Amino acid sequence: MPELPEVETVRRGLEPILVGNAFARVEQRRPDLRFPLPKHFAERLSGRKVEALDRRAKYLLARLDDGEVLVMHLGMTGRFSIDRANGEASAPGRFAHPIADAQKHEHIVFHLGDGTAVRYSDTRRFGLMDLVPAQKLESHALFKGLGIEPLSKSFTPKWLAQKLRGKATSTKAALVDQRLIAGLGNIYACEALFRAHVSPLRLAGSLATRSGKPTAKTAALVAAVKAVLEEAIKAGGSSLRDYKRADGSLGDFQHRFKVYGREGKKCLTIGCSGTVRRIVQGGRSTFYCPACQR
DNA sequence: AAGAACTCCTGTTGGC
DNA sequence: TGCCAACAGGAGTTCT
Repeated sequence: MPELPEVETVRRGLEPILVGNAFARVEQRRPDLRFPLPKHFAERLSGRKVEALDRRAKYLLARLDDGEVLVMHLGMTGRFSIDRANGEASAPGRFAHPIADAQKHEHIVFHLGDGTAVRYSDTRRFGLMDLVPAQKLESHALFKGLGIEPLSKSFTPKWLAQKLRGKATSTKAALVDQRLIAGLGNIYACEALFRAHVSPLRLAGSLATRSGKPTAKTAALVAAVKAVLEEAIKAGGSSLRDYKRADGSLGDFQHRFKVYGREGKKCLTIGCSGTVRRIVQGGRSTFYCPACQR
């Protein structure tokens, strides 16, 4: 579910709770998520203090005081909620979930020294957690092939054109390929393509000239990717298929989708009379306007 | 070797 | 109402 903006929002929500605090006790309610949890997971975490909470692509990285890194990925349905010592529950990063779901699919609970409980629930269990020594993080199977951070200075039209040169796949498939760009997912890829007026079906290689230089479309696409991610982070991410909470703790960006989920509706590009279409690429829905995205 | 299909898992939704 | 197929924000593994 969560793409880069949602993971970043969760990170910002958890950071003040976790950093500087220690795990007093960790409850592990099943042996695995998507993969088996590491050996002695709960024991290895207990007593460890969190020194920093970082994000790489869609991964959260809790740096521990023994040199290990608690690596966490939310998959499609992974969520954290915070139980304050006073009993008040809330979701960090404004991602809430129904209570019943939280109970049934709550797989791991981190009890902090100050009495706060950080609960991880994950209905479909596509998420993962692992413990990796900090110095081995880069070479870890999950990280060694990861692509560029799209919000970094290094993600430029020139960089993208070089990478896409000669690629026979679709531009949409290239955008969601984590080995190229790390953190973009289905929704924001659709939204970025729409903003840049680039067709998701366009041959990725056509975004570079024969000599590997960026085209105007490449530049527009890079700018659109950065803009949509930045705006979504500012809005606290997007909340889909979530129950509304009384405290209003949900992301807002879902209300600003221009194409995602708008099949059959009028294209929102000024001056365009097209209609948004849904097609399937790589087994996932792509929404776009055939009239103004070329 | 690149690219696409399949797979994991559970829940919701829409059509008949 | 029930049943069943399609779909859901991801990505590693297995095919061609």
